[in-house]
Amino acid sequence: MGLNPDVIAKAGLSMLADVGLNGLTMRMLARELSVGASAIYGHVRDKQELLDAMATLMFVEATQDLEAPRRETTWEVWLADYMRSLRQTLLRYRDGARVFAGTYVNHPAMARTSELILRTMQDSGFGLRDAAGGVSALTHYVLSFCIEEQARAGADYSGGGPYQSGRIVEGIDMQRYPLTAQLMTESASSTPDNEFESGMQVILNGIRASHRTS
Amino acid sequence: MGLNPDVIAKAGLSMLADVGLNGLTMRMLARELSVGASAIYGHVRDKQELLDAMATLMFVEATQDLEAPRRETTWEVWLADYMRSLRQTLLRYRDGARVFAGTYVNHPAMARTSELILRTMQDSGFGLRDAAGGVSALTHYVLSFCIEEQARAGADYSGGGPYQSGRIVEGIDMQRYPLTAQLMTESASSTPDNEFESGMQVILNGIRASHRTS
DNA sequence: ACTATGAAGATAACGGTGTTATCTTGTCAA
DNA sequence: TTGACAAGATAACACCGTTATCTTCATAGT
Repeated sequence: MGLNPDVIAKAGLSMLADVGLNGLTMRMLARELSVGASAIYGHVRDKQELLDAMATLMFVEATQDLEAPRRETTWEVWLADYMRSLRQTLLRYRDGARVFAGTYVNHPAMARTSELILRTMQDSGFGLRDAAGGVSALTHYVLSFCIEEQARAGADYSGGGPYQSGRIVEGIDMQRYPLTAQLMTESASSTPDNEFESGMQVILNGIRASHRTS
Repeated sequence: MGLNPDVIAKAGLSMLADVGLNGLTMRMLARELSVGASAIYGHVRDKQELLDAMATLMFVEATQDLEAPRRETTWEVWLADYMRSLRQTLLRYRDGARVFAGTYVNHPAMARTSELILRTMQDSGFGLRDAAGGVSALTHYVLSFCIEEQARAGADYSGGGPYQSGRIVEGIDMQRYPLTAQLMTESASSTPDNEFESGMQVILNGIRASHRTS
């Protein structure tokens, strides 16, 4: 009986680990909940609403511990920490970023987080527009980075898809595309964490640059 | 008879306009090509390979006119122009960005474009790592921005989903979240193009900042 | 010129999918 | 005690991706 949208979405998230987004099925989800398939539709309009609820759950998880920065913390490390937490939450669930990207989260945590970030940026001397543009750039970056990261991870063990790690380099012509080849070999010896950080630092630098013009 | 992977993918792209990614069906695609449903599988392994081919087509379309910058053009306007062209191409097809995000493009145009960009950045005085981090940030931003932009467009006319344009503002508490509310109203009077540009400029500023440290 | 071969497509099927209509049950309010 | 109502079960509908099997037919080899 203890069936409600929250436990359904939670079950959906935990099922992702086994079957991934493409394998996520209302019937499997129902079986996991020891319930008939149609019972779910008493609590969730359709599959899209289920995915929305799952995305909301992830967002809440990523933001529930977010607080205004302590006085000795700069906006940059505070914002970077939040982005890292967002990434870690998305990575915690298989295909989490893809689930998140297709949905729209409507939850108090959304407005709360938005307000918290904007206020922090404003307190650090940013204009509202600059703050918004910067945060938008950062968030979009995190999301797309995680989508690619998880696509890579998924293809790796689900049948050795188009590009197993390492095999990418061989496909390209080192004579014709030396810089690309060099980049591939270098990034093969790097970690996703480092790649994420270096992209994020670029954007943080950009936000920092807009500080002066505010 | 004139059935080959290219015309199949092209038909897939043109079908997106009518049915969107969720409505894209092998059977419909076959009917559009005046062919039995199974005939497609003689040219394309499965649906994922079809989506890959469609993404490849979009990428080629976005990059085929890309050339090294003329001498009087700075790297920044050149790169920005390329990103705008990428966005325009993704927007040209319904759900184009979502199609693109789920796939991995393996095509000479990929290596060619990568090399062209890296060489241009290097010629402008960037180190390889800085160039790569910057382009990665920029590309991820474009992709995710377009995903959200198209999700908004799709929800608008396919049944007035969770947020019709404008209705967003009403949901949030202007007393509790004044900055967020203000941002919403301001962005309602702005255009997606402007929002895209302002986020992109942040990242371009960030790349510019890494110029000095190279 | 005739036949064998192979590609290309048609037909029909298999096991699954999201979703809905209909029926059953059990629990409270009157 | 009865009635109403919420929650779930069962079964069905229309459709999906994919594959096995069969036909057609142009062409290459003799």
